Amino acid sequence: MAERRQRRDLTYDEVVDRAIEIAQAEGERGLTMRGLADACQVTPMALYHHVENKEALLTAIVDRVVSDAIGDFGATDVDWRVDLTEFFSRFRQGFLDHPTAAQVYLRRPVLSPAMARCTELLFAAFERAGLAGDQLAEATDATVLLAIGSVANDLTRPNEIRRELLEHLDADGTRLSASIDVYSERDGDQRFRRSLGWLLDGLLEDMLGESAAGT
Amino acid sequence: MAERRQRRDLTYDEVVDRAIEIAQAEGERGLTMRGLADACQVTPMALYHHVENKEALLTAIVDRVVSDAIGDFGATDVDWRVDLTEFFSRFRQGFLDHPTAAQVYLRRPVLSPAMARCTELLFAAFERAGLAGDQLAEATDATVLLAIGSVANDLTRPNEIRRELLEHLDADGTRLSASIDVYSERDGDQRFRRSLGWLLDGLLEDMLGESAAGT
DNA sequence: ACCTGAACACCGTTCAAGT
DNA sequence: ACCTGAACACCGTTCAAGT
Repeated sequence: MAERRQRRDLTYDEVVDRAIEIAQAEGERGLTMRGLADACQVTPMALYHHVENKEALLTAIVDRVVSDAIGDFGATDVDWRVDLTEFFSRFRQGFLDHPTAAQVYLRRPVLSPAMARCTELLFAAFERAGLAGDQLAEATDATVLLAIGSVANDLTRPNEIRRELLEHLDADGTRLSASIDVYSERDGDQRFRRSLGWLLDGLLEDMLGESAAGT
Repeated sequence: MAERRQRRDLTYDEVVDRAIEIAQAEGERGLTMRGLADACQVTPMALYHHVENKEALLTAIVDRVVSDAIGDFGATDVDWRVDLTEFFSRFRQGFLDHPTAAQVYLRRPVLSPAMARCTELLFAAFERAGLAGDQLAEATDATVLLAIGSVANDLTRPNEIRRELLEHLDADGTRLSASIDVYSERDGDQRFRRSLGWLLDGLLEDMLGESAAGT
C-alpha cells in the first residue's frame, strides 16, 4: 500500500462493482470497508465520500443484483401465469447467485428502484389474472412470502443437511428417516415452481371461484 | 467489575437464559460475549467453558425458543388441518417474539432436538391428511417455505414500510399506490393462515385429487 | 474443572488535516 | 470535492496462567 497515490477518479459505480466482486468471492463477512478500500486502491475513509455507510452500500448491492436478475422483464403475450412464474424464478435465481444480497434482503427491508419495480410487475400479473382491489395486494403478499421462504431455505439449507437432523431424533421419531432420501434429489427451483402452482391454484379458486388452469 | 470473584456455580442453562434476556433487550448486535460475561458476573473467557463458541450459543437459543413455542404440542382429536395451522402459528409466533432467534434460523440451518421434533410433527399431520411416500416430504417442504417466508417478512417489514417504497416508483408505476392502504391493516398471522390455507387447498387437490375442505 | 488477565487480529466509523 | 492518517470504541477468540 506504500505506492498508493491520490486518485480522484473513483466513482460510486466502481465502488459497488468491487463490492459485489468481493462479496461473491469472500461472502458477506469477507466484505469489509477496509478490504473494499484496498480493492479500490484507496484509503477506507475515501469510500465514505461515495457511500453513506456500509448499510447503504449493501442496499446498492441488492438493488443492482435484483435489477440484473429481472432484467428487462415485462408482460409478454403468453399466459400471465407463465410470466409470473418466470418472474419469480429469475428473482429467486438472482438471489441464489448472490448470497450476500440475499442475506441483506432477508434481514431488513430493501427500499430501492428495482424492488419497487418488482412489486409493480407482480401487481400487473395479478391484474391480468382477473384480480382486483384488495385481492391484488393479498395475492402479491402470499406469493412473495413463498418466494422469500424459498430463497432463505435454498440459500442456507443444502439438501444433505437433513441427515444431520436425524441425529437429534430419539427412537420414536422415524418419519423423517423414512423420507430422508427425497431430500437428496430435491431441486429448489422445481420445488418452488410446484409450490407456487399450488398456492396460485388455491388462491384463484378462493378469489375467483373457478377451477384454475392446471400447473 | 472490581468486585468480581471466582464463582464456580455458573451453568450452561444460566448462560443460555442470560443470553436470551440480553437478546430480547438489546437485539442480536447487542448480544456480545463480553456483555454476556458481565451479565453472568464472569470473565468473557469463562463462557467458553460452558459453550463452544458464539454460534453454538445461538443454536442453543433457537432450540430453546422453538421448544418453548411449540410446547407440548401433539396431535389432538380435531381436524389435522386445524392442528397443522395451530402448530405453524405457534412456530411463527415464537420467532416473532424472539427476533434474534429468528435471524439465526433464517441465516443458517439449525440442527437441534426441537427442530427435529417440528419436522416429525409436520410429517405426522400430513400422514393424517392421507398423504404418503414422497408426498409427505413435498408437502412439508412447501408449507415450511411459506412459514419461513412469513417469519422473514413479518419480522423485518413493518406494514408502513411499503409507503417508502413508493418513493422509488416513477410516474408510470401506480399499481402499488392504489393498493397501499391494504398494507396498513395487514395482520401477519391472519395473512399467513390464509396463505397456508390456499397452499393446502392446491396441494391436496393435486395430490389427492379431491376437493379439499375449505379454509 | 473452572476461571482470570492479557493479548491478537480484526471491525465500522469519527475527527482533523491535507490538496 | 476528494482523499489521507491516526485514533476511538468496539468485536470473537487464543494462549498461558492461576486454584
